[in-house]
Amino acid sequence: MKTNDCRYSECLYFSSAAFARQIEKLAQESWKPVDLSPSHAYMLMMIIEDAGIQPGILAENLMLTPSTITRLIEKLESKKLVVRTSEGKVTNVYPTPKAKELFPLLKQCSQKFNEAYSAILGREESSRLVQTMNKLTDKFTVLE
Amino acid sequence: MKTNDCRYSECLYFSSAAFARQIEKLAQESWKPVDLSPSHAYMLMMIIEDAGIQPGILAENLMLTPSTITRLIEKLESKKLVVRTSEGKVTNVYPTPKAKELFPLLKQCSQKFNEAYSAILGREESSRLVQTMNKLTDKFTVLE
DNA sequence: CAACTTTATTTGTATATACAAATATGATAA
DNA sequence: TTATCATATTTGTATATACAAATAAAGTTG
Repeated sequence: MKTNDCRYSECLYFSSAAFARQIEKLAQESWKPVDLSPSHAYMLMMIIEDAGIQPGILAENLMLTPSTITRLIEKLESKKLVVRTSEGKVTNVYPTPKAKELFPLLKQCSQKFNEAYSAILGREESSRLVQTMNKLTDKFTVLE
Repeated sequence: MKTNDCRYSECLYFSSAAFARQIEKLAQESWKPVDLSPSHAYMLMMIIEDAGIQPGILAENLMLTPSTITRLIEKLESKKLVVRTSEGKVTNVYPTPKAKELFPLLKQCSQKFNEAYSAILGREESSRLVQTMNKLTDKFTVLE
């Protein structure tokens, strides 16, 4: 079925949720080789590229809540991909050697994903869409 | 923080997920008066407007999986807003009188939500975005 | 320096969602 | 007519995510 067959298709809630689910599915597929969800994978890349980064910063960058970040870190920890050290109120997250080895593969998945959606949506169109969505997301975040 | 402060902000996974989360948050707020999540509310409206509709059709219209629809229905059932009847392999979902009473309020929430995002994002821009996202979502669904 | 406030993180709990398998019914072909 | 296949739905289980409360440390002000 097509989105516009739906009576509520003109609603932004629907179109954004449905679109995001499609993209998420494609992303999950792209990151299967490393057995990580897209969120975990992106977070891990950030941790590798910026060893010692704090959960709060990760939350900001990934635009997820701190509690979600804690949960994501726990999972990566259980997979022996990161370690946490706490000093005072600040926590630092470091990649393990195992994670560093994985880095090229992570980058490769990221690239494959980009190519995959560009192929389906068109490079121009998808890049325009990204810009628009970022701009609009910012309109929300300044309200908070 | 702004989306484009993020190193991965040019990635469609991020921008679509982050954007959808913002919209979802606004939608949740809009539907608080009826104590329903946006998905439940939209599904309920469909059930009221098309009494006896089958779960499979709801899944198609809402672009959610059948199992998710079952779970959403269960919740509405527990709130005494819908009832299910099964005959053979087909199930029909009907709104209760309580749900029908709620209908105007549901519509009102829907309208408030539309106004809310239009006010923040601009009517033109958001409607263009909806169209683009629908079009692109369809490009995925034909692949399946 | 003690009391309060702010900041960073984690925990407890709840949510919507999906996948895979199970169930049950209906349809079709040998 | 029986055996196989297709369809509709539900169940079991797992997931990412969030909110509110808890914890704990640091900063600030009287």
